[in-house]
Amino acid sequence: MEGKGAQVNILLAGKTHQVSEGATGFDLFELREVIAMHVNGEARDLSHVITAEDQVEGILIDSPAGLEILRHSTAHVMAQAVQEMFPDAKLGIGPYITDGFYFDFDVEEPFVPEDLKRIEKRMKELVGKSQRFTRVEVSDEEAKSLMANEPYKLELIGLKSEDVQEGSVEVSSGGLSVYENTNPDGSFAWRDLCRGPHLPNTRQIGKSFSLTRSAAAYWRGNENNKQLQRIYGTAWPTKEALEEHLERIEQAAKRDHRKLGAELDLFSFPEEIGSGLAVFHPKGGIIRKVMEDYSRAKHEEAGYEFVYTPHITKSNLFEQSGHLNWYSDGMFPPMKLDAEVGEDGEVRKQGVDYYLKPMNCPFHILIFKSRSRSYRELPLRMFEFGSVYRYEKSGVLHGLTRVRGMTQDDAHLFVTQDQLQEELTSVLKFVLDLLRDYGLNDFYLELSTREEGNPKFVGEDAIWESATKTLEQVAKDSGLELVADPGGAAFYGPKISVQARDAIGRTWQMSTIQLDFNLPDRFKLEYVGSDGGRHQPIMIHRALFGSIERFFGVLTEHYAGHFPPWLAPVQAVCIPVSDEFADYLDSFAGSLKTESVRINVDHSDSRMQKKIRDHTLDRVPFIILAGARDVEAGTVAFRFRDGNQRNDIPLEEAKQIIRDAISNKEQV
RNA sequence: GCUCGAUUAGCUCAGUGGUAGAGCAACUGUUUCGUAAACAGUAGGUCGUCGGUUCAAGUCCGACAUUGAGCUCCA
Repeated sequence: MEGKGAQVNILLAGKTHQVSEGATGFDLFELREVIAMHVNGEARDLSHVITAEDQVEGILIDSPAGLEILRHSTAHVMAQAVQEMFPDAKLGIGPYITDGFYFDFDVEEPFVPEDLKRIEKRMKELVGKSQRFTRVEVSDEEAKSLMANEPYKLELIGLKSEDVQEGSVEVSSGGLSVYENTNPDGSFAWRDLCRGPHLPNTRQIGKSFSLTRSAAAYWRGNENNKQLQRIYGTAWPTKEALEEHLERIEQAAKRDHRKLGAELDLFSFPEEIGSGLAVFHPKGGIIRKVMEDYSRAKHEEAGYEFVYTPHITKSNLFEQSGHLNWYSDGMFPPMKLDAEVGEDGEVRKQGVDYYLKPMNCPFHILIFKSRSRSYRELPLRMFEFGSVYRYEKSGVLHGLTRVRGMTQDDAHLFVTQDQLQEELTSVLKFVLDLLRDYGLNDFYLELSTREEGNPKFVGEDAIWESATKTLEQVAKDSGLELVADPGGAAFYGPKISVQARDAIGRTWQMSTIQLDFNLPDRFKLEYVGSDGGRHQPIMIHRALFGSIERFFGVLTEHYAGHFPPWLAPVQAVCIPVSDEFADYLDSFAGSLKTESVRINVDHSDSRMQKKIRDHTLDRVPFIILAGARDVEAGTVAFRFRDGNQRNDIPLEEAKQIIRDAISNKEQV
């Protein structure tokens, strides 16, 4: 770093360095893996000129920031390839995303899989050409003239950053910039409006990328806009990293609850019944029953009262609750009853509309209202496994996690203002403890609050403020990570939702604890206070599983079908080494059956090895074998799902191992 | 709801306009076996539904249903 001219001091990776005036990242970093740099916290190209007192850190290609740049640059190369091969394609946006990137194009004909292969091939050629990414800072006018043939880019230039969503890769709050790809001979290859930064050279993209799928996407995410054709891809610094990524996807596909649901005979969606309406088969039924039984027992302990309400109601109820105003799109259309119309078209008898319920709250409210309530009854906690039906749009249905008919483990809590904090604290603890019992133990909380000044949110400012503060306090006290979700509240109140991470790190919204300032008002709920006056209770909506169906699907994927013994449909299968030892196992299994252990003996005439294979594929937690040796010694042998064995276990000890695993909710 | 794709035996899949196939599962026999697939045989299908093109349709076209990926939505 000796130089001509003046020297300036900079802070490189925290240490003071002297560099020549006008030095760039290329002068600072010799490592090939450094592909960009942070300058005073901002990601910059290596070609960026450093000035005095700058704080500079290199960005490695396999760091989170480096991967984003790699993927974004790969997206540029893809767009270049697409525009070469489809000259009429107009550019949408092309950002990096988790594990990859996409780019949107306005084209006459949607892309087909063969197109993707051809584009990928052309991309590899472009990577081999060693094109340089060159940043050009431009004025609005220059940008408009450079992007004159790109109507969507012109729209973005017009918008600038104020209206563009956060994380935009096209425009930033500063000036505009354009990135040009130039060939080694200096000739121009391609350009895009882009804030950068980029890799120095396309060669650094390497070969470890892949185009994965194409799909339509609305321009700027608005369904009233035109649909553009989006191509998704994934990109990694090394071949190994790409292969690991593909392996992760394969593993995730193997534990897909829809696949496991069929393989393990848990549930199905018969076409005859209709989209999004599941039936649970006997084996899925056992799991569900155990889940429900345990939940009921816990609710009983925690002071909940059990209520039951019907699945349909006259329209009046949902008119009063307001659902028909703001939720009718999500409701099945009404059943029209009792109307009588004469042949002349004259209405002789006014009919009544009945609706399937999309929510349980109004029903519970009617129970609250069935008589006058005293403050002494509060908090009043009503619990129900309530089946609700929602007319979800056909395109959003997804296995058990997005259905049209579901059962919520729904509770509504009616509390006084004074009780709110304590009740919320205990509800959150209750929810987390129960989720842990089901084997989920990696959580974070999301606090959804109101957007200031948006008129859609009902209720007095003071109530919102104090309730939000209370929720936040409760969330903080839990000690869990708390993520803010400003503007994400329902119009009727703020909420905490529990996000759980499953065994392979995906997050699922599970429980919600939601305050409601709207329904108590609409239904004029009141209780008599100690002062003899009438007061309005605060209402808390609370679901723990979200829906049983959804929770079932999440648990299936979390365990990859290897349910712990307490949940497993079949807890143990006994396999005699040959038929003559079946009686011995019958008596072993028989005594556990009297204790309600779900155990049976495989009497089929398959070979022992075949039986082991079948029950292993069925993910039975305990496989128990016995042959001549065991009969003689009064023992059995365990074979576990992972192939491990424990041989020569005395009968009583074997029984205790099984009992303990079930009652302690252990995984085996 | 929108875009693109898929739908053949219980399951996984082959079948590119001319006589519907395989493996597994099921069933029947034989086999009785010490830790992930014994052997043989039998049965099983209006090729999602309806309509069209054609001498002829699982195959080409259209609508609908179901489903997959993505978008939008998810109070």
